[in-house]
Amino acid sequence: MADRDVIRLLLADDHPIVRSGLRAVLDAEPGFEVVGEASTAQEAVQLAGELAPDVVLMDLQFGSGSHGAQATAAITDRPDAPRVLILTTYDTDADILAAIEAGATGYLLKDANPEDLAAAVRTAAAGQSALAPAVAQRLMGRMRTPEAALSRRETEVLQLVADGLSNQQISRALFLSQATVKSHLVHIYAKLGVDNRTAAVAAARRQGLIRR
Amino acid sequence: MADRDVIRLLLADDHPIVRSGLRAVLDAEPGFEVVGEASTAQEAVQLAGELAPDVVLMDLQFGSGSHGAQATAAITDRPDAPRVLILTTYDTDADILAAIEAGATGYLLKDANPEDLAAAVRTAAAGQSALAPAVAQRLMGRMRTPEAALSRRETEVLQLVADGLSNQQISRALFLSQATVKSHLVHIYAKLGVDNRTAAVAAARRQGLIRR
DNA sequence: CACGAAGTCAACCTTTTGGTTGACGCCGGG
DNA sequence: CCCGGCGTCAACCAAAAGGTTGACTTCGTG
Repeated sequence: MADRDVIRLLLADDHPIVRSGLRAVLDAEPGFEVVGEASTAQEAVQLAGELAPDVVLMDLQFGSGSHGAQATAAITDRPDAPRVLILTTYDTDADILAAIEAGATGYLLKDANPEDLAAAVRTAAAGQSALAPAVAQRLMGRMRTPEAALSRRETEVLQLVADGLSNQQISRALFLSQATVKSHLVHIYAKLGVDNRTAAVAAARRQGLIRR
Repeated sequence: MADRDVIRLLLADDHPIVRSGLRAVLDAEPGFEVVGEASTAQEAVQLAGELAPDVVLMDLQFGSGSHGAQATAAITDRPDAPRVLILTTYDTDADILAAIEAGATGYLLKDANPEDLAAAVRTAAAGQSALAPAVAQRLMGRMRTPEAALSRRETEVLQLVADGLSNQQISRALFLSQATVKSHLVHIYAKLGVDNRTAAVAAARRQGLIRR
């Protein structure tokens, strides 16, 4: 798909100002053509099919909760799909992993300068992965210390803790005994290197292990 | 300061892409002239003095922690200061109040479309306040139910709770006795209608009373 | 100036959480 | 097939947090 002389781009971001900025930056770059803009995740999926761009520049958080990661999965799921390059302000582990699992070719942060952005788009168009240094570092760290990964059930419990529920409320919500909830919590504390629930929530939030 | 035929603008945002977008959107609008760009809060204060713009478009969160609110205060502190229009993605109560206290003339969210943005700049240049609907709503809500308003000290304590500190750690961090910390917490719980610290953090986060 | 809100602290008691040990069944990979 | 991780639960004790009462100071506003 990089056989053409021009790289065709689709911009997907809910902020009009950011779309204008991307268009201004990328149109100034030779060899790029912005063929469309999407302001919602749904629109991005639709336009990716209709316009057949080479690269989709995708924001992760579209206002009001819809997720760029799901849109990414929908786009990359099809045969002959465009490359998806994530462009977002957040760099939590959960976001990065979700995007990569969804089939994203690269992951950039919005503080990237125009040159880096253009270079990443070219890299992505050629089918190679493009990661911002901070993102690459996070991934390396994750590889090095995989013990921070919580199990499914643990994440479930911790999310309820973050929502402000007591152990008793959690036990009722998940049909468990309080003993089991406490057991999960002890494991969570050990994995996160903390010793109380609020610190666990703070740490998990920092590392992007739970929904913010 | 709106005596001239052209409104002179200074853009302050750490994201090159956003600056490009703002420049593209505002240059297209008649009667606007972008006279400078700042990528840090310090630079914004400096350029606001040197360039004497009519309006400064200011992001609140510059990467690595420096605060746009402080820069706003520094800018509006001088005689014959430009109007400062906050342009940010966040809309927590704490942010909004801090910005307004710092002397900001308006508060916009980055999902604003170009027309709204241009209108807000004109309003600000004329010296009138310009608030995004969501922001105005928050302020109104704050007026209507002031009982949910935490005092400065309470907010400070709650932020440390959200960071995962125990009462003892908080007492040391703020040079208080644990009794005082507990006293603050009791008041916080009452105001937020909860009965434990994690629920308080969750509620405060929902209501935008603390930094996320 | 008087009042209330905010901030500080103490003492006391109850409830919740944290920490440990041990146990049982299930499942998947070596 | 056996071991380890996961998920479940119990009992127990120690520590932290929650709740109440009361008291003192400061500070801004009416």
